[in-house]
Amino acid sequence: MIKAITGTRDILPSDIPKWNYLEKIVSEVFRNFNYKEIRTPVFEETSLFARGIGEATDIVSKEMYTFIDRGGTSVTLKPEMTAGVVRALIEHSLDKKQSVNKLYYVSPMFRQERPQAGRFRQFHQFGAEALGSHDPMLDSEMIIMAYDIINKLGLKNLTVKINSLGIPQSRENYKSVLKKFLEKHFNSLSPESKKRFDTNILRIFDSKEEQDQKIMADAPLLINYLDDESIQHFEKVKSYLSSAGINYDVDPKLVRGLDYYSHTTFEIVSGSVGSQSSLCGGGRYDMLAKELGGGDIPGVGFAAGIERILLACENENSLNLPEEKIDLYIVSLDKNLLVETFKLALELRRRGLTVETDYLSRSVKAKMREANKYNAKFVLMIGGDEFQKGELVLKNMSNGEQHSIGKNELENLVNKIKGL
RNA sequence: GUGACCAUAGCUCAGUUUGGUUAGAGCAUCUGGUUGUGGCCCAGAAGGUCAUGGGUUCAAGUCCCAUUGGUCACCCCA
Repeated sequence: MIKAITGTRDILPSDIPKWNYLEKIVSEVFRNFNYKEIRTPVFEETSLFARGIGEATDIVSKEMYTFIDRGGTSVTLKPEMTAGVVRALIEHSLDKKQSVNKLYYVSPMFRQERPQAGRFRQFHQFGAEALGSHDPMLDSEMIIMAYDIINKLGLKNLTVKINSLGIPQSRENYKSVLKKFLEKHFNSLSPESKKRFDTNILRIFDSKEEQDQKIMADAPLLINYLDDESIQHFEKVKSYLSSAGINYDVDPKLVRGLDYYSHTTFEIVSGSVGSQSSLCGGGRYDMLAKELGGGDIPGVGFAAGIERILLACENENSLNLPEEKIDLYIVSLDKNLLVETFKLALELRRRGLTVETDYLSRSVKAKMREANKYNAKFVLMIGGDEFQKGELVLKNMSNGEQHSIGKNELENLVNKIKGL
């Protein structure tokens, strides 16, 4: 039997209602904040991600789905959306048509990691990017939108974590301070962290190794080495969040794995999922557009994992989805009336009702059982004496009452059901 | 990429410890419980090469090995 590729899943009809529900909330919230949807290709030239995300990052160095196409071009299935959105913005000069571009997306992403709870190789994110302004109001807006969406899905048990990485210069200054500090403890670091000492020293803060955490507890913090401008920016972000009534934890150790971040970084973490508890992450990336050959266009954005959010919703049982119902099930009482049944179903469907009927020539009892299984609001029976008199039998499935109606009363019936 | 655990019906699982007739249950599916009527209930049916391949044994769903797949965790991230 051929099965879905490791780390990919089918979203079956029974899963769709919760996806639709989430997507509806996502588009509503983004519309309220006046973000416009953008859709970029599923694959891009590999160099876009290598340059945009950073060669040294885990995503680029070991997680990308990269292949050579028949034209000899190295292409990669998108592992995240920001690089593609910024590429599209530059390519179509959106920044010149409008000074601030506020964009959102919902899209599959691809990373070749070992699957586990809340992690897949094809997964889905929604997210937003605001380009063209340094205003800390936008940093806050990102966190608030993400929080509002997650909140509207009924999730509790959330923590908003924020940090500032400052501007590149202050970060470089800090790195040399941190390097000096860690040199003294180098031999006590875990093997992984020894590697990170050279590749990405800030990430040692993320280590879960006890020996590393012990050392880092006393390490100098970036937040104490920020320049005045970065501090100002961070303070404004925090005050906007407070004014929005959002509780947050400043986590000086929140370093994220993408190279392009500067100033604000944030995450929303859930206590209701497994080990992969980060529902959403983002930050400011003022240097990225330039890095990709565009103008000096500052940006800030976030991405949220749909599978992870839905997993949290299931674990908290937070979604109150309405029962799936159909409007009408048509039961034919007479094998000779199949064409009439077909036409009746068609007419009612074209008038806007959700109508089902039997395709297996089953008994009336079996048809009624199926009508019940579909949660039909009404059953319309066609055949017998009533049909001879030009009438149909209408049964209300919630109270069991039934009566005859004339064929010319269908318009009333449609309006009545639509009005329910 | 590393590690641990798991694999019996469409789904959830008994049965494996202590090997022994035709491998069970619940749910789901289908049919029926008198002419043309659902839910609840009742009766019945269908559905399994016990993941695959090898080994031990008189005998393997059960013990051993390998392979494949899955789950969870690490790394890292949504």
